[in-house]
Amino acid sequence: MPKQVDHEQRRRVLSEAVFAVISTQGFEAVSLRDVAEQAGVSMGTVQHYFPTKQQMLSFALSHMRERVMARLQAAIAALCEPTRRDLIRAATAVMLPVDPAGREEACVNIAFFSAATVTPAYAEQLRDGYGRVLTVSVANFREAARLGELRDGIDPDVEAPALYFLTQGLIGPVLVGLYSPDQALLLVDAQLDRMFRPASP
Amino acid sequence: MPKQVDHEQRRRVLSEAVFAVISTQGFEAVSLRDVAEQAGVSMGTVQHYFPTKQQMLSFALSHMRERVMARLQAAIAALCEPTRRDLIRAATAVMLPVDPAGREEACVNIAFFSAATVTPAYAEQLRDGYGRVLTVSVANFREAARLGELRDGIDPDVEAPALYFLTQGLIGPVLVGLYSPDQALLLVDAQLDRMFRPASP
DNA sequence: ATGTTTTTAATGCGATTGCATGATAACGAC
DNA sequence: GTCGTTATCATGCAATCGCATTAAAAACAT
Repeated sequence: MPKQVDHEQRRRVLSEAVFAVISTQGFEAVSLRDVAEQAGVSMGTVQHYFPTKQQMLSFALSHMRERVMARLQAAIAALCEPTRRDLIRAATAVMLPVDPAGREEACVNIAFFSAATVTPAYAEQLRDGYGRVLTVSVANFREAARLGELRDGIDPDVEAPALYFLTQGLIGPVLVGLYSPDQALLLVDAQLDRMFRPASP
Repeated sequence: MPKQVDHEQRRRVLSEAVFAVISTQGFEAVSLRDVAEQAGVSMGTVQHYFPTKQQMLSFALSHMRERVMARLQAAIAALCEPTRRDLIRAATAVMLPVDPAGREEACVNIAFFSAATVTPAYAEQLRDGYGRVLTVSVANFREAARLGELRDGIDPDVEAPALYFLTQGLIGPVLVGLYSPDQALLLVDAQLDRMFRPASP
């Protein structure tokens, strides 16, 4: 057997190059040559792992979801004895562009959201990914309600989507500098204060 | 004197063609040829009114803001004896992709938001435009508070941005079909119910 | 009607694109 | 070592891009 290479791993590395190009030069500037240069390989190598540009971008989008999920799990793992509120706040902070990694992911995500309006394949991937996150978020809120951590009159099935979409809506303004990351987190915390009972002493 | 044409009017018409191309073929597919064909003119005509593609897109972005504002004013004018809540809800509904016009505007806006992450000129235009809308929204909420239409404990300076960014966050999911326009409006109404006192009989 | 200027159209050009092809280098089974 | 397979690379090609150039058409002052 010939030289053996982990194809999936290679594709992930190339996807990272795609992210770098998108976040620094824009989605429309993504070319096989740029990606190859960014990854430090030849264009032929990119073609070897991705038969078409479309497949490359589609893989990159799915890899992006995995990357965000990994960062989320890492953030959660860093918490010690987290409350439901801590978990929800951590998940929110991960989605906001508060650090370079988050900013890169936000740039890439918004680019694919834009492309999804005319590319059904992207739309399906995004629906699936964000639908999953939303489901988890609702489950988290319901668990918080079951544990009695929510204030009276707070409906998990309403507030979970509300907080989630509020977070999504903050991403764009933070990216273009209309809102600072701190302002965004302040707004999120204000919402959490409204939904959760004060911590018992 | 020679043939006289309203340049601004002409640029607006071409901008509409730009919108059509963006919303049907995507931002990256925008070329001078496509825009010309969509507008039913030759490529030379497009070049005559827009020396460069960059200027064309920049003008289109500023025209988009005017178009949204016009649609907002029309929606408000259609209301008879509107309350503050009616005004705020109308403004929200205009920004959501609930009809073809709204959807086209949302597609174009998200495309420019994506492009703005690597094109400071776009970012500045968007900051300016969305900052203005946000200011008006806050003013509306403050007026509602002054009139005693808000529930106790509702802070206009917190809830106005919250509702605004919630709306922004709903646009993407509605565009890709994760949320239906009706669901989005339901979520908005739930928030308004939370903020505003019930209508007095 | 004529001349002048704006508007519209048509075409060309260098650069870049995605993709196909063929050559080279590297690695594992024998 | 030899061979066969694979990974990597370099190059070529048709198509398309933004932009420049040039010519025809149209509309008003005279």
